[in-house]
Amino acid sequence: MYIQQLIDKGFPIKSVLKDSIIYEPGMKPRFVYFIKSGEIRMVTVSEEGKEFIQGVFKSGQYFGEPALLVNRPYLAFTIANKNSELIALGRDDFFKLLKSDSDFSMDLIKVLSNRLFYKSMMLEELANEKAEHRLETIINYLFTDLAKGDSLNVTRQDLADMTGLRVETVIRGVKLLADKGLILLHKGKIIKK
Amino acid sequence: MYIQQLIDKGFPIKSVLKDSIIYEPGMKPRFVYFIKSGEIRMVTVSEEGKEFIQGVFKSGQYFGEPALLVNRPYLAFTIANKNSELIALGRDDFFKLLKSDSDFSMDLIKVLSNRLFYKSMMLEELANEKAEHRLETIINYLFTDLAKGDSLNVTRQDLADMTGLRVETVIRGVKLLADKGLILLHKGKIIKK
DNA sequence: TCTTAAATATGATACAGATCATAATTATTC
DNA sequence: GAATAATTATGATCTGTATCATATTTAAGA
Repeated sequence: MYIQQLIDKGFPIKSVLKDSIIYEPGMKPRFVYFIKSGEIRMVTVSEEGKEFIQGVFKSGQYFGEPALLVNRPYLAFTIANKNSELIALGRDDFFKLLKSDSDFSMDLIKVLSNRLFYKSMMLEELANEKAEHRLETIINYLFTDLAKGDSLNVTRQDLADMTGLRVETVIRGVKLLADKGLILLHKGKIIKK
Repeated sequence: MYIQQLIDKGFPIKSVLKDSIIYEPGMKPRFVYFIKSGEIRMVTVSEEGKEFIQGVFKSGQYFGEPALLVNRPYLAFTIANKNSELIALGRDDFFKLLKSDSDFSMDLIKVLSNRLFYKSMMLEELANEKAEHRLETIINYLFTDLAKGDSLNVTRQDLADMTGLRVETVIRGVKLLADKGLILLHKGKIIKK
């Protein structure tokens, strides 16, 4: 955890309210954001207003580095899913941290690798697989770290926004997966088998 | 360029023939591959045998690190597009390089960030945008670094495999873009305007 | 230059999933 | 616990692109 170090060094904690936008596509990147508490979603929005969830970041994680590192305008929105506390680290401080702390740069490399893994997996799904397969893949991915009997706390709409499908298609697809015994449903909640 | 350093240090150069497979999905990652010459494509293949191009790597570039770094089996094939020369750097040597050479680790961070950018862009396209829009985006992306009048040397099939479309759809879509004056066509070649 | 292969082109049909409309269930708030 | 909002559910229709079939053009090899 690098957040505590940053707090100790006196970086200010910024509170953001649920649903507020931290940055938008087209903006020039100036900060990397560390999450002290709360949850942030990163989404791109099509011209017709449809959201695609590029990632969700939780307490202890950070976001916004790639744009800063390659010095290109953001392509996504980042929006607070809940009231959250962030520490915004400016470009120079971020590069300083990267250079001075090789553990941090190793951590960043692994974080970026993990995100690449997720995106490669989803690209294959969106490019080649149909609704049911996509849903099975994303649900299994979300199941990692959950125990049997645990339920996912994501809505059908969330799954739609992660898979490029529409809610109705997700609802029907999830039902098919349940019929096939791959998942359990209880009051609409998706439960790990 | 880190390849020369590796050659100087005595790492062996491995020749691979066009169309040969360097690694496959499911294999445990053991090396990072530096390309001395040639070209490698990274593809995932659907159950029905349809390829999706995750990336193309050229001379001077390297591939295979994310799987090694997060220690998960590969999800893609890497296949030589041409006869190529590679240097395979084992896990320990790779981590040693990362730790000892902060320029290299900075380079890796930027490389990973660039790949994330590309994948985020394509995810948005595949999730939300239809054929023509996808084609416009990928073609413009491939146009970067090209001058006006230059032509893309990718086939319609390549574009299909990068966008999750089928050849016929790409052919029709490219024609539409040409009709709208966004690109030029000469003997089927796509030319930057 | 002729031959063969690869890539591009074009039309017809099929189908998965989007879209639209509306209802039923579950969760939240007062 | 009733009222309201959010989420899940279900049917009917529409549509973009896949699929299939076949032809034409361009490139590569002999």
